[in-house]
Amino acid sequence: MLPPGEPKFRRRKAARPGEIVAAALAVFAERGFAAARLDEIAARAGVSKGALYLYFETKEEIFRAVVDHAIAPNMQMIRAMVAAHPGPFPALLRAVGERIGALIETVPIGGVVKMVIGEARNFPEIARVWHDELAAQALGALTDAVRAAQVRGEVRVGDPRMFALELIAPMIMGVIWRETFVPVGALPFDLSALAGQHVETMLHGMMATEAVA
Amino acid sequence: MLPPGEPKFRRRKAARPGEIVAAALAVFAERGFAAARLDEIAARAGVSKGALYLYFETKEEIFRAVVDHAIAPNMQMIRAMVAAHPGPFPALLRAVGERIGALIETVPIGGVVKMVIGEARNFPEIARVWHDELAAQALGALTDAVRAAQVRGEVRVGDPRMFALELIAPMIMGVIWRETFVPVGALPFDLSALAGQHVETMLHGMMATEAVA
DNA sequence: TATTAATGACTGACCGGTCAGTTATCAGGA
DNA sequence: TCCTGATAACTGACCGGTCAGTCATTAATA
Repeated sequence: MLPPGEPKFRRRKAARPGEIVAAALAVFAERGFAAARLDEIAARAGVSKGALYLYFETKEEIFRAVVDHAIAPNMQMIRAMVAAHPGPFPALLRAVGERIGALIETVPIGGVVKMVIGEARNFPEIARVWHDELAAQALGALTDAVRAAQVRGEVRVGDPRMFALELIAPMIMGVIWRETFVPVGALPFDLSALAGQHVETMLHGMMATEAVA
Repeated sequence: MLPPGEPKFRRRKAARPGEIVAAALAVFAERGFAAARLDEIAARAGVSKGALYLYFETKEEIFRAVVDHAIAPNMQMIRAMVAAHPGPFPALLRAVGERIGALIETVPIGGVVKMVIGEARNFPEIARVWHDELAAQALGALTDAVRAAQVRGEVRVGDPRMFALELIAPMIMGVIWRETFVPVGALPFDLSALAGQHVETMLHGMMATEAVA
């Protein structure tokens, strides 16, 4: 009864956590926290359900790991972009817009956004981490950039934090639209084009002079 | 053994469905579909769990009723606003902005938005209804208004559907921010002020001339 | 051979949905 | 006005399926 071919599993302690988190991201993003089945996560990660508990204590801890995992690289990217452009505001905005447009077309950020929005009440600690370490920082960085541009006289008067929200909101809404309505037949948006058009619209709308080009 | 005081329940067939839907809205908004308990909905509606099944077949049907209930008045409002302003674009935009700003400050629309986003994959029919009867229509109405203004030469060139998304996205994001992050300590936005500032920003950004005032 | 990664059948709690029984309400008769 | 059935709105204990989490056992590897 011993098939001499492939062994029925391999011992790969180092690789498992990453594979489990990746599988969990996909399942949580598709189903939400409560409707996600540990059996499905395990199956997609190529392990049994029991193996999950060698690396994580509870379902909630897996969820937390997924959220944490999704934060780090994004925060790094945002910091790098803002730091790379102390110069004139239009240049910063166009660079950020282009980068984000390309990013959201490829990275599965949408699933995580949905997850955090949908489960925020049930897991306030997760909402807090996501806010403190990503949302508030990204919004803060953009707010600072806007405020600096206002001081330089480039950007007209107005609440800089609201300007920051106005800048990023359509991109996030575009992602939410894609995740929520496109699967049921909605006309999709070209998110890169949306990012480009919105940056130009906002530049015309925010700049003190018409020296936008 | 018969206490002569208050009866332990009353027969109020006409009022029950509305009360159940209102209670369900609150619980679904707080917990999401899966984590919402029928016992809690029943308790908040002031009935027993069994009574729910006198008026609804399943939990999902209650969910559907909540979503349907939230759609009708909003759609009516949007239609009325766009119909009331065939005239110059800035006037329409300011009217819509003011109305929406006031509305989202008061109406519990946020919970429903979170619900739909969070449960779209698990209940595609609900996402479809929400899209077909609200999101697509609202976006379409705004798109038509933008396109008409472009034809009149008021609004610069650009994808009108993207302009429409750019217009409404910050308001929706403001609501999501309030529902998701403010409960864990985030700095809130003044949504009316946000609506006002965004309308002015977008007018400056979209209009062909600087004849905004 | 010793060690431990990995399995998967199992358990127990939880919750959507049911239904036999209870009680408010009211029409009609005295 | 007070009783008295008839009706159906309402209750809440219960059932059965589902699924997160456990653990005795098996198998890969050093």
